[in-house]
Amino acid sequence: MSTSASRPVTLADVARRAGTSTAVVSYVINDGPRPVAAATRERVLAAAAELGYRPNRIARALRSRVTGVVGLVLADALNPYFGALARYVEQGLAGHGRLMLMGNAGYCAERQRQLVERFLAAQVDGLLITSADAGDDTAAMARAAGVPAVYLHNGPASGQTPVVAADNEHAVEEAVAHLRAHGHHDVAFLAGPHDLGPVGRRRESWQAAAGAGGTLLRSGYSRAEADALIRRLAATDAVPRALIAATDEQAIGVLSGASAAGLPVPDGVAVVSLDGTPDSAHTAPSLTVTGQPLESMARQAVDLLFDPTGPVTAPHAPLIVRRSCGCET
Amino acid sequence: MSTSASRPVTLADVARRAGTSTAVVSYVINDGPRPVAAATRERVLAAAAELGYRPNRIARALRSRVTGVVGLVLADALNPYFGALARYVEQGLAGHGRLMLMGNAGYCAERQRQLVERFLAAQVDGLLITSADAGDDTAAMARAAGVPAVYLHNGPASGQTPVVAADNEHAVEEAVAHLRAHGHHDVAFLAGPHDLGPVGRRRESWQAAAGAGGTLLRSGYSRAEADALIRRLAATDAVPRALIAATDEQAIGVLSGASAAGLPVPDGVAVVSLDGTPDSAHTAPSLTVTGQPLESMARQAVDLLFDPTGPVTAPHAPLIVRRSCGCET
DNA sequence: CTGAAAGCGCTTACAG
DNA sequence: CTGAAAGCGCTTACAG
Repeated sequence: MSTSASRPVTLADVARRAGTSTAVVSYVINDGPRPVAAATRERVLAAAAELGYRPNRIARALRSRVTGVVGLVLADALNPYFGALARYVEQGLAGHGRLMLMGNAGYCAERQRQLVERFLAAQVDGLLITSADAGDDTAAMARAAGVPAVYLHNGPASGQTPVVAADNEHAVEEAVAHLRAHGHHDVAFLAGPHDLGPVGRRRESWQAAAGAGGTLLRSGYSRAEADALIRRLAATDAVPRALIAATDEQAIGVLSGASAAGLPVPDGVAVVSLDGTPDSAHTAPSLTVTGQPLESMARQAVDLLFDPTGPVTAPHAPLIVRRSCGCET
Repeated sequence: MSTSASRPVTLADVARRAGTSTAVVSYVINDGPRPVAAATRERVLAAAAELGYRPNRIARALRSRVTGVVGLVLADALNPYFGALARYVEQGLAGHGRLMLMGNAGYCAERQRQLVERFLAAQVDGLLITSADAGDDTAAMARAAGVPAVYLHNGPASGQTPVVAADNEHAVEEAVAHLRAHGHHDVAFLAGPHDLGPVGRRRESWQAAAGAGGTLLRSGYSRAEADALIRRLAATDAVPRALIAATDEQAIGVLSGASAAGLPVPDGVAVVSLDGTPDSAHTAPSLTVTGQPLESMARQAVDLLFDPTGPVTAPHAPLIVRRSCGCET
């Protein structure tokens, strides 16, 4: 039975009702750090329940300097890749009893700095940064404030902040080899507009694996832009026979562009995508992908935040064979 | 130039350096509530900049009882519909200078209660609840604590908490009429496993608009489950000629199931979906949808949180004609 | 095992 | 216009 909502119940109210001190109530609520006699504990617990006491985490945070909150700076939750990552991060944090503050930076470095600044002002215990292309080392602000930070999906390789990302190099090699096994000597690559971030590194791996024979294509990261590119190429019969898309969004744009142009997938153009978001399985035709191990990545990043001495190993992105490559399944 | 990271810079440090009191520094930093002489203001600003002062929002929150943080309880960010909603909510909150605490409840009422409990302990200034099917009135806990709450996308219609959702009734009528204009007298409906939440209300509207002629189908909300249903129906030639899917996820599953079964869309089966997530445009073939006005919904919910006297009007979900219905575009 | 009290970093009446 | 001081709700040495 809780009291009227006029004034929130405080620890002092509980102490008064239980006929003890606030120290003892705190020890009972937090199960430490000092022992409490069983009888006293019972009285405190009963009083807390009767009053409907809910600990004020803000007060606790001010005193103990631990908020129990971690900030996630995300590129854009509109993109299911990042949406999924956010979900797994939240799940990982919940496993450690932490709450997640989340903000979208778009693809804007200034907005990213501003978010980090606000999260630090909110006294987050840690910071996870999942940026897209943003160049500069935003995590440095966290380090300066003594707040642990980890980059997820992408980050400056040179810095002192760990970067958790999938083993994309190996994934690209597997994708090229798989399309070659389908008889395609020349394997094209659909990259982003620039060579920044993970997509740039994927492009480099493709260059090494595909050699001189492959065509490099570029489009924006949206489905619409990849769609438009394929339609444009189809008009002059210039769509390559085999293509690796750097991201699922682009791959899905390729599928819709090819469909609109009357070009069948995989017979007219075989497609493999490098993201492998959970639902890429249900495109038409279903996409062959190298599945980004988002859950492992999120878990590793979260663990690293709480134990910076832990190992940083790029999780494997396995080839998931479906229909867009030419396999019958 | 900031000091060494050993101890964070406090307002008292700034006051000491500027040769004034903490009260004055507070007035300068917050631009009120009392006036400060221009010369003093300059000294304070200079001192703050030199020391790299960052206000501790936890301390401010404890004293002023305003955290500047709003909690978003989401069903599941893995679903792009909710991911997009979360992005627009965050954007709306940022416009009001608020930070967003986000948690996923899955489709579990117990996890939803737990999240609300934790957000209230974190002293959020408001709560936005975007649940899926969860029956009970979780927002009641917020009301009891004197914290404003708004349901988004779905919520108990009977309660005292406002529910912001699109005008789904009208959207369904438009979808039925559009398929009829394509010559389909009988329009089937693919609902969820139960008649809970918005999908249930959409089903009722369909019932009213389609009359006795339409077939009611059911599947889980995942792409995979809708995909499997269509394959199963196709095996006995039982796929309806025209179908409205309650959600994009299910519609995409229908497309992939039909593709796998060799059933062409729209000629074998015409499809209209009722979600209209931003990227439903790039399926193959592109989906005709009634576009959920996610951005308006998010904005209205956020505005309602800060001004509970504001109007609650269901935003219109316009029919967006693409190819899956049979239109040539 | 328990209590009285200081202090986390702010905001804000209260005096001047 | 400015300063000295109380107090937000906790946690945690310090005594007993």
